[in-house]
Amino acid sequence: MALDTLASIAEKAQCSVSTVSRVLSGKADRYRISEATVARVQEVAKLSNYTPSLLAKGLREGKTDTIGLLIPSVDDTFFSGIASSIIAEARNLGYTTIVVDTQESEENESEGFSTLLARKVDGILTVPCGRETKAFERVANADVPMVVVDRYFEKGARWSFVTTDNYKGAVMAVEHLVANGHRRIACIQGSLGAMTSRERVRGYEDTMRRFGLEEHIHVSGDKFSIQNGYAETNLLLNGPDCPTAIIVLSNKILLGAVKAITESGRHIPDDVSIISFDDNLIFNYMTPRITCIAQPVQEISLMAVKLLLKNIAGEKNVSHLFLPPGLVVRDSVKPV
Amino acid sequence: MALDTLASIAEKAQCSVSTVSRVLSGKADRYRISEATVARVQEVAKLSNYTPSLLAKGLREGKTDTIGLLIPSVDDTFFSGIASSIIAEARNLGYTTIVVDTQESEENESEGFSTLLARKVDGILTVPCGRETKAFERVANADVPMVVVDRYFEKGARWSFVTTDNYKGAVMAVEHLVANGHRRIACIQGSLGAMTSRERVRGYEDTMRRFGLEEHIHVSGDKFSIQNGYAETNLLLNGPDCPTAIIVLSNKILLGAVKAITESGRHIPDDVSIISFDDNLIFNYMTPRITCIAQPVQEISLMAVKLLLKNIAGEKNVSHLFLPPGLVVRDSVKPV
DNA sequence: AAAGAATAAAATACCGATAAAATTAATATA
DNA sequence: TATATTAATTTTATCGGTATTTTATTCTTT
Repeated sequence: MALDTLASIAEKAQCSVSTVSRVLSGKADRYRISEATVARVQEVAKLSNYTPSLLAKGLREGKTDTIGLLIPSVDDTFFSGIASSIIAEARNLGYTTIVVDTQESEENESEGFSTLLARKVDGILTVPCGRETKAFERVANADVPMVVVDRYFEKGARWSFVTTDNYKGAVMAVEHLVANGHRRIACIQGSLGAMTSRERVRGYEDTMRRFGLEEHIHVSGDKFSIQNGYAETNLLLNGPDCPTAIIVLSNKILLGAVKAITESGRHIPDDVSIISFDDNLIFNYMTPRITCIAQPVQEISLMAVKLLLKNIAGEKNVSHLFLPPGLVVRDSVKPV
Repeated sequence: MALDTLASIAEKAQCSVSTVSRVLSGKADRYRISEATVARVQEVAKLSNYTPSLLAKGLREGKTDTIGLLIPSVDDTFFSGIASSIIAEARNLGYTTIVVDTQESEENESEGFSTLLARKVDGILTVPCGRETKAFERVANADVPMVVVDRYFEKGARWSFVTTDNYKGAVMAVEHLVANGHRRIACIQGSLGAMTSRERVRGYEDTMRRFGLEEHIHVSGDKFSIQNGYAETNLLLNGPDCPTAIIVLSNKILLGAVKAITESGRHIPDDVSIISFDDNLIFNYMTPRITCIAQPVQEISLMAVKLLLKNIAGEKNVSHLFLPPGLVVRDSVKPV
């Protein structure tokens, strides 16, 4: 069964296409369509299975009520949380979201931008997976509004961005551990390239220094991955300066760290205290429950959508928002 | 900067729109465009920031190379795993995916169908959140191919579906527990309405009966939620027939069950063995590691996309696939 | 009653792409 | 040389909507 169109309805209702268009898009009054005609058209429309083509509408109107979301991986709880909130919020505001999962690959990201541009999305939200590549240039050239989420760029003054105040999060983590008497505190970072990681490391280093803990143990991981967390933790545990507490910079690194600690026969928090970034549903169900620095996922998503829609509406000035994280105290940190 | 179109390029290259169209869509040979013209057009196109409008293309060609994915919640690891695989596979095959998160609400689901239909997706993959509502009728009327994933309908012969062999999964779970000497085995189910849940319960009951375990303890939960798992487990633990083993029918129910058991001062698996449905990254990092019936998420996703593309290509007959689950033995089941 | 205003609806143009039909120019064949 | 072929490209129609312009009536108003 072929779908109805304005034309097929117009034929059945014995009137012109434009009349049908006006009636069905609620502009009958403005164009003073007679009550009789309105009734007739609506009657016919109800019986038909008419679904307006947003392709045609979008082509004609130059907007699609659609936004694109480029995200590194919907399979990571942190990102799926962001995706979920963004999709919901966009829907609330009348926008459909096209999700592109870049799988942390710049190539996929670049392709993703092309797809979104070609689909004429009204705006783009992106969690960049790496550097500010040429693909970003294309978005700028296409004059499509964009807001960067979570990760951002050094010189990223071109677009608004919304992120956690990662520096402050790290400060809070160190302060919490110091307040619990820890002095030998290590830090396992994620992607070296990611600004989020760099800011956290900076917060960690500054705060260690502030407390006169110059002997801070800074282990360089290279990825926000379980494997990385596992490997780096093993190095720490077997090294000369085994710490009493570890700050891990993501929920994935945490899982690897926990595995390494458990396998070494040590116990959290009795032998090693641990504090993670990113809250996670399951942190409540691990033994012990994991203390962490929670990112304001919901707020980030809401603000990102809000800023994007402002840009779509024509607003030109960019905002750089750092939203405050929260310390969630559970059972993985113990006083020494 | 306004985007280039075929027209703007045609002007610069001093030729007609159709010539440009042919060159840029790689049909120069077929329409024997001269080498000189091809070169000229490509030169101009390279310098411009042309992105073809998929709206126009879609409108004209009657296809959009886009599929829709309706899913209950990208924030649930099981579903986000499915979403992730589907998005990746669709992309491999040249399709873009529009994800609609229904948040387990039939209203959102219905709206989602409308959006997808209006956007003229070539096909739809859906994990239904409830009953076969009128919204499904609309999809059928619109003659848009659809494949149902994971959950399916009783009389669902209309569409192909791909799901885990949930019955078999439950059988495997009971057999594993019986092999470990358990006889007092309880089962906490999820949504009563979901076919997946019903099949698992059926598998559980049949197998209990087969082993002569008539005294099976069947607890009715009503949702695939942590809260449900927690509440029902508490009832079980405090009831007269406290089981030695529990089968929980989803990863969320598991988290609630673990919390309840731990809070009651009992230990897994010493006091109670537990086996879950759905494998989950974190099952490896809980204490103890959780034994489970793993669904073939990747295979389900691949087959679903494959079937959908076949339907899009014109294939009419429907397939009903039940893919085999796997038993993942970890540490949460102990012989009695 | 005739000119002007208001009402109701239809006709047309357009968005940007593709496909089919038409046109022109160059070349081959009878 | 007249005619048929082939090559190279342009013109036109179309997809399904919305916005603008035009047309045909009916109602005022002096």
